[in-house]
Amino acid sequence: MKCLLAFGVLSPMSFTVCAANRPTTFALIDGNNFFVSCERVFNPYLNHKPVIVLSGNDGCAIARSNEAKALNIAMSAALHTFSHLVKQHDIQLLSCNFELYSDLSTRMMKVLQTFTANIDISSIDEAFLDLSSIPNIDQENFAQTIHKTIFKCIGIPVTIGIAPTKTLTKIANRIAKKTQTSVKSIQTPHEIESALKQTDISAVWGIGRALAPKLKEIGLYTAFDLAQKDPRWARKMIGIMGERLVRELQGTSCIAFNADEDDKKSIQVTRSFGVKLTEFNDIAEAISLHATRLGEQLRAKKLITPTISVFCRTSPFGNSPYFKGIGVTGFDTPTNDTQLLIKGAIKALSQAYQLGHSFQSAGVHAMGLLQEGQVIQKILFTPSNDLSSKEKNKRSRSLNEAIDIINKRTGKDTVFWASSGINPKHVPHQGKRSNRYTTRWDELKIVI
DNA sequence: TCTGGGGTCCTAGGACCC
DNA sequence: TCTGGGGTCCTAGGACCC
Repeated sequence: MKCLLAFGVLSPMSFTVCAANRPTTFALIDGNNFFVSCERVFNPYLNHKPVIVLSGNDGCAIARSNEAKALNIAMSAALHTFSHLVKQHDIQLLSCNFELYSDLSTRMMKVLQTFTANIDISSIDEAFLDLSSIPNIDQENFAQTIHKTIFKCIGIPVTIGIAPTKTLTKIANRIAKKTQTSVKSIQTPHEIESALKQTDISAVWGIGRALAPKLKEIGLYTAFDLAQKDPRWARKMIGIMGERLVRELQGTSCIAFNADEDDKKSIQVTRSFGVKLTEFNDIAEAISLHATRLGEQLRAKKLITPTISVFCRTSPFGNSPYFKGIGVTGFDTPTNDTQLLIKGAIKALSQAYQLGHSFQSAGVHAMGLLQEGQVIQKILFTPSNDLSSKEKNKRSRSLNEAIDIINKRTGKDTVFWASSGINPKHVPHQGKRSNRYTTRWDELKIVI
């Protein structure tokens, strides 16, 4: 049971607080150095070595093994800032392989779903379970079983934090990772106090690089210091997020648990180019490909978009001044038809593009997404009911479906739109990518 | 030479209405 | 000379997360 506590007049000023008469317990299951662990599943040579997974254009570190972290290589560090360490410490560099990571993530979540339906998947490598909804279990044993089962079935090591609120499970999880234990439960007041005292304020979920220094300035150095504050004070100082955070640290669950919810509000597809681009046509090929990916994602989730926005930008790190151009195109009827998305995106790009810049990346963005069913109603009530446009819609839908099926069976871009280019210049560097072992027949692991 | 990509939520401020 | 006030909606931008 949930009750709504309103702390203001407007709806954004309120949030749900679980009723005090039902104590909550959540578990946070988090894949250890997830992308690195995915790589190690298929390449044991990487075990016990410093491993770094690089971003889209092999530009910076997006995942690090514990051995790489021990070398003080920071998250998001640019490769050129630590390239001198690579040879010295035999660091294994890998281009990112999201197809592999998301497939292993899906498998991991499916294993979790065999334990309970009350699961809230919050990112590619982590999910919350509502343990208080599962009767008669020993929670720590239950978590140990989950840990063993995921490792046995998927090969990914996970860490599990157990606590009365989501924010506290994050803290429990962090301590477990630090102490290299697989399960950490913090539930008694003593356990919670001790955990809060050893957590730096900057490590609290929801406190980032802007807020942490401000809080330290007024003498709040640990999670425990913040938990001593009155929620109303936090509301004044930090806003609604601050109040929620303090209550969560004090043991009152305030962050919604979204089991079975998949209500995506926006989708974006963004890539850095392999080389800097100046010509409109070269950037248009990239935008065309991004719009194609957007269409695939929208159709897979049975969503449609009323608009498409496009950006192209120069590098924020270069010597020349930073430039970012933005353009938007609206559709008469919300759509997920790739042909229309590409046309709209190219039109938007002509607003965003400016001659004379060296562009470094570009992307497309769809917002205000609707379910496909919602457009059928719109079409019914649109005055233009002529057969030719209906027939056109039907034919486009069949074409998109056919392309999706072929590309799913025989590999991405077996059939592609000519506007995306035959030999496009925008393709990012991905020289060190491992095979997509679980999603491509021709990239299966060969065991001799 | 070389610096990611995909999300969510909140807030401030402008436009607009009566 | 004096030039309202309250509400809603939308959007851009900030902050945060992984």
